[in-house]
Amino acid sequence: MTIQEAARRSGLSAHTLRYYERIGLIHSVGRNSSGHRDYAEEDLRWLEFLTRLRTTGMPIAEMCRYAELRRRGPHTADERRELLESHRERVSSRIAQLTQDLKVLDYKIDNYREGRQS
Amino acid sequence: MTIQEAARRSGLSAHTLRYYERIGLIHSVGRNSSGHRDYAEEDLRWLEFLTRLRTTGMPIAEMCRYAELRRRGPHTADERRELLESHRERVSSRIAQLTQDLKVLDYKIDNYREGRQS
DNA sequence: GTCACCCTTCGAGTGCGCTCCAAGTCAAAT
DNA sequence: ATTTGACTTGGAGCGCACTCGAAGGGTGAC
Repeated sequence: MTIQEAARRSGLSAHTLRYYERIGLIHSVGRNSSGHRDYAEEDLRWLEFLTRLRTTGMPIAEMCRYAELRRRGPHTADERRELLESHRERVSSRIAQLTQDLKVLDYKIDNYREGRQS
Repeated sequence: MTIQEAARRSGLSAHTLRYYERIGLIHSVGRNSSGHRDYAEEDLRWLEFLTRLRTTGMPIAEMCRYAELRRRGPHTADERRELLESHRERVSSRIAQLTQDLKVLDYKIDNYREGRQS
């Protein structure tokens, strides 16, 4: 599929797709006879996972590290798992923190609702 | 209290405190006889709240808007409440999204633990 | 008094994650 | 044959939220 289709389906811009490829996040997207990118379904699944890492706050550099491990083959599986586990902890803490913050916001809003300046 | 003390207690850097004041997030911190900033307890409470807005992802521009409404006085309370309510929704959605993402991460990690490449 | 040190302002610089531009290629439509 | 439009690359630019540097001033210890 073309870069525009891949952009539409992944929710990323074509600019971003090229950028991701340039920095090594996506490896060797196929090209058609005229040198244009030709994305496969597997590329889209990988993009979807990358996007999930991004939206959960993983820095690009760390995503690159994960991508590189993946390219190196099955013997890097332990290292990849560890990377995901430590990210998992970050996400989990973030949820806990946001839940706390939400309570404070609710308290503030309640004060406003009851006409107390806060 | 000095800017260094305020920095230590707020967890922000002295640079950031000056920056926040410059862009109008903090209004008129007192000065001592030599022109140095002299933070009051109330400033710290305000900084704590600002920090909570920041860590929950409110853009600086919106925080400035809130700060300005606050300076304008009690008749802006409704508008401030609305601003907080809409932010509250953002935070709430973010928590829901992260909770979803956490499940996917757990699924991935489980796959790795059971030796499936994923 | 002079040294060290923290403060002041203003403006420039940084890092991240894109986002866009210029110059050129290619394929299909007219 | 030419126009249109999407694609290619490499590199420059941008927005955000800081972060730092330069130049100068005040205060306290020796």
